[in-house]
Amino acid sequence: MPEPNIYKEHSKFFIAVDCVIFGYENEELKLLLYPRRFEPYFHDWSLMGGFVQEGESMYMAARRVLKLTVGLENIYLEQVGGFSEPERDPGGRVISMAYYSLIRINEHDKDLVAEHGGKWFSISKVPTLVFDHAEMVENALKKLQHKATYELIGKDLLPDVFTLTQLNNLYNAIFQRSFDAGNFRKKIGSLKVLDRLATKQTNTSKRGAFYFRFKENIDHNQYDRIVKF
Amino acid sequence: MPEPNIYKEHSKFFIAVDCVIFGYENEELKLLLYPRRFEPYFHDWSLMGGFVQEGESMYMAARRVLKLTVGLENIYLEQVGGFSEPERDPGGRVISMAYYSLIRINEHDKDLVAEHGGKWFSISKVPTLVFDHAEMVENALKKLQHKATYELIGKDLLPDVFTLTQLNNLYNAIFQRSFDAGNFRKKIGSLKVLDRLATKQTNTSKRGAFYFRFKENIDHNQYDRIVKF
DNA sequence: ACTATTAATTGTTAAATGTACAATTATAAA
DNA sequence: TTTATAATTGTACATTTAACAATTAATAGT
Repeated sequence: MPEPNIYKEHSKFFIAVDCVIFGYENEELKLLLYPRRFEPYFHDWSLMGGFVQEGESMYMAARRVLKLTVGLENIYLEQVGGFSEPERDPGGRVISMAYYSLIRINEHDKDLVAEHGGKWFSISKVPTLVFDHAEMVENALKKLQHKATYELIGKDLLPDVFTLTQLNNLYNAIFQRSFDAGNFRKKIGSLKVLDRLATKQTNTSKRGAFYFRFKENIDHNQYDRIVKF
Repeated sequence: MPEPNIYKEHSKFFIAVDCVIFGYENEELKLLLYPRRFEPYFHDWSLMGGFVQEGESMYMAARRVLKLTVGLENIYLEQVGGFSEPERDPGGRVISMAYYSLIRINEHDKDLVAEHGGKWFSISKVPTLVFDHAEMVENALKKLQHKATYELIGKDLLPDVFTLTQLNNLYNAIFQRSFDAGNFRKKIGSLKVLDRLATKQTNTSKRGAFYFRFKENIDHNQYDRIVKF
């Protein structure tokens, strides 16, 4: 005999999503933060978040938050982890799911960000954050590094066309170390996931560097390891 | 001026945890499943789960569920991911966090498991599961494989002392492939995280295999890669 | 138009690691 | 004493990693 009515007798909770928004600019991995709009911790730096609504998944909520804060849809978004310590938010019992997203800084809605007081911080200079947001950022960065280890990333952070030096610098920024230029480009070449264009970038060097672009329809299955990590 | 009262106006949700319980026996990675006790999907195979209670974190809830279902405390437990599709549970709107745990099958409370109709399934013969539980298991296995790639596991699944062949078989079971015995033991040796005892296992071979044990207080930092994955 | 300059790119080499498989060893059982 | 066999060690070759040297293709200055 099935036990009836097992759902109703339990507690319900507010569910929030918090977005770790990564961008890349000036050879630095950056993070978009906002001054908190309410007490407690009014005006302290915080990830942008929002409450999950009826009939909405956490993923959908995160997409909604991103649309509202940076004006972008269809951007890369991945779950980081759930945070549920009872006292994590002194303002009330809220369970939060952290997501991280990758956006092209030059394509996002700067005015919208400015409206809410948003500011981009270098990943190496993140200020003190409210609640457990620092842990969310830390875990998100680890996830990003892991992803970058097993597949070539850049499509979501770089322009459509880019040089191998730019890609190298992106990897340097993500891993906070310097990958040898020669070895890096040989590894990238072996993956065969980029097409070299006929055009060159000419502003940074006299010789110029060929532009590359991600191939269409590459089975994004896991490659062999790209960097050792 | 801070915006007041921002929490109250939002929806609340039931929060559950579902436990992917892994064990190891007879050279097979196994999974503990239960017949669901209520409608919908009454009697179908399901992960053991429970609702998060007031003043309890999801992690604490998972520990509570494990104590109640296999009678064990202080076992390895790690978050897998959140599942929140609005229609995932036709019985009501429930957001669930999946956890996976590693237990020694011979140390768990078999009677307690039997009381609830629990049954161990080989990971290669998992039946159809309710809701999105199959996805939880899949993701949990991936997490376990990833963990086993970067650190030597076995402490939570094997007895205190074990042979390298047993450890080899555990890895074979986890990755569903066969690692070369010679190469495997050389890799394990290079990690220097096991102590070889003076005693031998004598039942499986005439020569006998030395028993090993995990060193105490090893800085469980990430080693180099153990298996290629 | 030549030359110096420099990022981009290619080449070289040694060490480390991975992989397959062969050879040896230690012991219980016949 | 011999046989059988899992446990263990050894060998040889391929692949990958890592550090760094060498070359190239333009530009900018003279």
